[in-house]
Amino acid sequence: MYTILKKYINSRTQIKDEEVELICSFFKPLKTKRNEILVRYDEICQQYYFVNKGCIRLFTINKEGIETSRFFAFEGGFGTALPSFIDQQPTYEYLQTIEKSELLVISRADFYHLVATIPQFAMIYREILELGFITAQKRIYGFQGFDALEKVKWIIENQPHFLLRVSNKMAASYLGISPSTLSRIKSKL
Amino acid sequence: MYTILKKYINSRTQIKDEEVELICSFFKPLKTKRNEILVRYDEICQQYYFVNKGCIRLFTINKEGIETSRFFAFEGGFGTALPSFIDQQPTYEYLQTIEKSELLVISRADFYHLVATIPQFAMIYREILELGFITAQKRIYGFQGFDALEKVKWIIENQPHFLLRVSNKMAASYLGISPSTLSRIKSKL
DNA sequence: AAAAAACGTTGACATAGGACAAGCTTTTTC
DNA sequence: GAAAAAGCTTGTCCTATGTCAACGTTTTTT
Repeated sequence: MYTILKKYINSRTQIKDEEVELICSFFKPLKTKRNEILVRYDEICQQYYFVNKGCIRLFTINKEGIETSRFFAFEGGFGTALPSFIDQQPTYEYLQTIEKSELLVISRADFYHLVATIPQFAMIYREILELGFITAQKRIYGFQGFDALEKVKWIIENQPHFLLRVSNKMAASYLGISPSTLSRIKSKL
Repeated sequence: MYTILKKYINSRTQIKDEEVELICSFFKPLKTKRNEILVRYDEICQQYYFVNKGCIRLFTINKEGIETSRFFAFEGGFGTALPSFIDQQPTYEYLQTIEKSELLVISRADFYHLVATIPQFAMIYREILELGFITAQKRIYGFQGFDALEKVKWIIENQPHFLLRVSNKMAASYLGISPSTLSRIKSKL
């Protein structure tokens, strides 16, 4: 159950086995179904999630009912509604597992406890933030001024498995184009 | 010269004056002209900048010669080509002061030295990353699926001074719309 | 202070891509 | 495993917004 998480930690920092065990002891397993909602629009996010198996998605729905997907985490990735998790404001978004999934969940209190007491964990968190920031930045550049075809090429380049893994509809909502347009582009390679 | 930076630090953490002085001692003043380039496209970013006065902008130019602005930092803000600063890859963007500015500059080595040795500084850096991440996320939601009018309203809501401070052209390149469109929208309130 | 360059605004026109709908396929439900 | 629901693809049509150009204004240069 914890092997992927342990591998994740050990691959990022030099750390004693006891500390890894201690860290893992705060993560509780959670099995979810396809399309299960973990955090709702007006809730405040109190958990951090590690994906052992499956996939989680962050998305919002605007007043016209249109979904926008912001983030996906697959096996071996961390994810949560981070702005809400940090600031303890309502998420204004949804966190869901889009497939039957196995997650490891840590509470916000425990998470920050680990950040405060285990320097290696603080470093891992810092790297998550740095990486998240870089990814978000790339996404802004990757989308600004790109037409639909360029966006699709960009995602194939930067996240090769993405289009194979998520539905046409969700992929389109991540790229900021309509499902029809994505479908048309894919049919032309 | 260092008063704004000191205020910035003290407003974010409990810290001894000697440590604040120590931190400041690593920041060197730098005066720049309007439109001065600090970091070029193929360079690797080795500095972090604090804006004492003026404004810095991060932008890139695509193959058609179109500028995209990614980030602005005004008085009292930190800024750099963070992805490059973190990963030591070429920036693939430009960092410039768009007005005559006074900056405080710290080298990457000194910056990470402070992160490693002064926990409060590490915390400030973590908050910068968290905030940067949140801002980037909001921007993604703020732009995905919004039409031009909604983008302009969004920026007025979220960064009220923005349109007053930067040129029409740069604002448009930040919002991902053409200068003509921005101009037309502004004329209709 | 004059000349040149850059910028902002506005009009006319063109077009990428969204909306909607129909038909087909896949997935889910009972 | 049949029925229902959801998703994918593709056609037609339409609109928001980009492009280009002209003109006036502001800024920069010398």
